[in-house]
Amino acid sequence: MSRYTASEIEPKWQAAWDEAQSFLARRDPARPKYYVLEMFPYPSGRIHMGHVRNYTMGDVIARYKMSCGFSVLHPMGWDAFGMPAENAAMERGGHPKDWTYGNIADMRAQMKPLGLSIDWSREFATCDPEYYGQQQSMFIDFMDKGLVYRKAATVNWDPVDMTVLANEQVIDGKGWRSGAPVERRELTQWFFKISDFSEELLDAIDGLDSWPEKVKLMQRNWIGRSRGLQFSFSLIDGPHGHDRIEVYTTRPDTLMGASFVGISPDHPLARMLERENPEVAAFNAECRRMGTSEEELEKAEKLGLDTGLSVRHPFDTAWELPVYIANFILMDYGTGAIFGCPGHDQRDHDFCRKYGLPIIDTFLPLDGDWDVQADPYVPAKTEKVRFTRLVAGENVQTCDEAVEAAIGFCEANGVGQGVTKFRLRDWGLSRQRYWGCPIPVVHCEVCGVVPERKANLPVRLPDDVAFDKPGNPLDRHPTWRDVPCPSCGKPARRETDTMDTFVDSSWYFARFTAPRAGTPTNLADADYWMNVDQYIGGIEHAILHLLYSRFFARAMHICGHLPAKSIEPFDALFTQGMVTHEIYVTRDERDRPVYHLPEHVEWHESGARLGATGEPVEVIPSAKMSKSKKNVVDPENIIRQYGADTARWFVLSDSPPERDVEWTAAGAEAAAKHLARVYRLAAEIADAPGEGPQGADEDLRRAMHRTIHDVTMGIESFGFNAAIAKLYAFSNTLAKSGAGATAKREAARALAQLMSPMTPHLSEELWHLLGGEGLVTGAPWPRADAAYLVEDTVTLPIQINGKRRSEITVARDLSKEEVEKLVLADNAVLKALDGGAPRKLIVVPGRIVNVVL
RNA sequence: GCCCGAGUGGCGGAACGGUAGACGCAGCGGAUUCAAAAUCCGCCGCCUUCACGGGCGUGAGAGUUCGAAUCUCUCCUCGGGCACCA
Repeated sequence: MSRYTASEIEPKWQAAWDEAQSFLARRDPARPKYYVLEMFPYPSGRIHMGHVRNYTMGDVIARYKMSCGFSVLHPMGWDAFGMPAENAAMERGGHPKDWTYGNIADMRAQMKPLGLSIDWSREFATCDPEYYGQQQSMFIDFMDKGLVYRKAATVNWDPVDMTVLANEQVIDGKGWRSGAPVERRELTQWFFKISDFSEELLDAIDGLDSWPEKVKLMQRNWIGRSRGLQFSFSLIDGPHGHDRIEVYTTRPDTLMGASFVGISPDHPLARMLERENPEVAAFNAECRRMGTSEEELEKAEKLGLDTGLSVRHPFDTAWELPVYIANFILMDYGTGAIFGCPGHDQRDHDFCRKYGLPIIDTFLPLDGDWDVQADPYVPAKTEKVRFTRLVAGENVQTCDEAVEAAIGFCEANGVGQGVTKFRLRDWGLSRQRYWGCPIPVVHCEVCGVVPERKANLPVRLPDDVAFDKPGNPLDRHPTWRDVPCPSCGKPARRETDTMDTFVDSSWYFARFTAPRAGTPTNLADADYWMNVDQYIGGIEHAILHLLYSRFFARAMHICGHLPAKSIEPFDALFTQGMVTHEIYVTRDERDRPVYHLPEHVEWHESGARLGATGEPVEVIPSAKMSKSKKNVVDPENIIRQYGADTARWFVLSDSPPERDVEWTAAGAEAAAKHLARVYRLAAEIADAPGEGPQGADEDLRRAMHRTIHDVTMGIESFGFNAAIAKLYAFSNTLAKSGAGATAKREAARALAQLMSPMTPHLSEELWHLLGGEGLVTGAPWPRADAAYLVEDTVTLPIQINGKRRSEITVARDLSKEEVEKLVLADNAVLKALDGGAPRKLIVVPGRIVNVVL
């Protein structure tokens, strides 16, 4: 009997699939379609286990749906623009384009041996001019529809390198290369008007039935609809015509506890003051040394500067509040001004303690004492509280009610207005970088901002650029930059900003439906293939990528590039966990960590040691595989060692797909052993002659149909690990079965087929061995016969006071009364009752019995 | 700091509010072998008991329920996101 040799079997069947064009997506109106998509990779150069996991999951779905008779679209492409290519060019020389396309070729070569059911004829990279040219065309369409505009926005500015930095490139407030303290700077930038869609994007979340609740919740919170009060404080002796400070608050119920008014260092009033007051100028400059991220802002020590100005409280003109400039208020949020209520907010409490401002309560717990001087009292909004200082309304009991009452009161008295606001801000898409999609507009002194003519698209990135200096080489490229105005023909300047790479990934799924079309999409193809039936990717994209894509689908529909049904482009979403690995570290002479690849570590009884030197190795618990920690396993090596099916089987088997999976050598070894065992088992069955004993046939059939049912449900519900556990159990049953040869052969064939989405190569081999017709790929999925799924008897556990104490086996459809009789006659129950009667007897038919004493 | 998750044996994990620990790994015992590898069979949460059995157990604490790993609240730890990483 031959052995299972992945290195021979896998290429053989991959060639067979190619030959049969098994994965070519065909628009077939006669069949239902299924579009399965995994988030496309960034071409870093190496695939990692996270990719293997992601694409294997998609592949299981794609192959399963194929077998269910769907016309399946399962494409692959490359999210190819972005910073790393420019960084590589700066560090190692060369061109971002060469680096990127080289990486794509490498990664494609690493991916092919996995045997994924991908239609490679649709492959593209977002840095292909054919792709980004269509993106530019859509940008112009968006301009026509008023979905794009320009405004000033804040960026991280490296004053030494004279370049804009990404948040990632700001480390401890300093530029990652220059080490210079970063400054905030205002630039005029392009924006998508995603905020026009705030309400719609929020409300439409309710219809996303097959999205994880957690993702929907995160998106809802991100869009952040709030009801609040818009009003203004009047300035006392406001300088230079500044007579009021506009504020929006979601907590007007706490207005009677106001202690100060805070404004952003970039607030017009603050900017005016800094021109006259060196102290203000110094403070504002200090504030601007912080990065732009909300995280940094919120974590930084809260600082304020008393401007010396005061405002009047809107309800009591005698009540004056000081005006502070505060470093934690960003001009981009709301009005760039807040009022502080230290009695009911931790941040304001800290601030007032620090600057000696009064702390006033406006409500307290219903019962008991609370000293707001020591700690702010922050109840849940629906919690009933005892009001001490009410803006309005005697009958309010909760903060929610008080907010509405306060808004009503303010509107009635002309102090302010109730408004609904959204947290979602417009999407700034300008990037001051080379390796991105050029924004297709020209700046003309006469005509202003003019879109490029569509006939001139794509606006190609120039190839002759150098990365010896920091900054955007497009700015320094006169022959590319200087062009005639598309409108008047006079000398003008091309926009040198490129687009955020999130733009590229916001519509690639639509492009896959017609990847070579001369327009962004082809409506007939989009109409057939859209929507994505199942989208699979990392939870880290739960907000931005998915929200931007939802916006883009709407914008594309407005411009006629997608049908109305596709404004929600992803019908179902699954967010998978990461692949992790232990980290191995030794220390150098200065006690700095030195990381080691798992393949360089050996295990001895004394623990882990370096294979080369025998030096003991410290083992740090599993974390996301990353190059810097060297806790990576190269899929290429794993495939070479065990084969693709083993890698696929393992990444699916041990952990639920939404959770992180830890890669262990032992786990991979176990997967390989099991597949070899299944092969031996099937080969033995294939060789067995004639009919054997038939007494056990029915038991095996029963197990087979149960397994068909369980595995099918498992795949449908992304319970791959549970499905695989059932497959283990079934192969054990099959190995021990005393059934006849025909029944065993039937069972083995079902096993091969049920495994085929996970281990397609092995399954093809077994299918062939067991006399299956043609390829198992695409062969009709087995159906569970319901007659085999029902059991005649059930075993009911008997609980006494909620603890399992006994059990009875009864006919499945025995009446409740009969069950009760049998339970009361049970020895353990009789003993527990000790002659008395139970207080309560709960019978859950078919499940459990509970006797309450 | 804010938003969202996760936490179950030595390990990965299973479990429509209904027998906690399926399945796998590791470990232990046995078969086979001159021996080993490979393979096959059996045991395997913790404490207690010769045994039958009993007690305890799903990050901690409370609550709802006849019954909670599962629902609610508070807390702890870890992970994801926070708008220029992709």
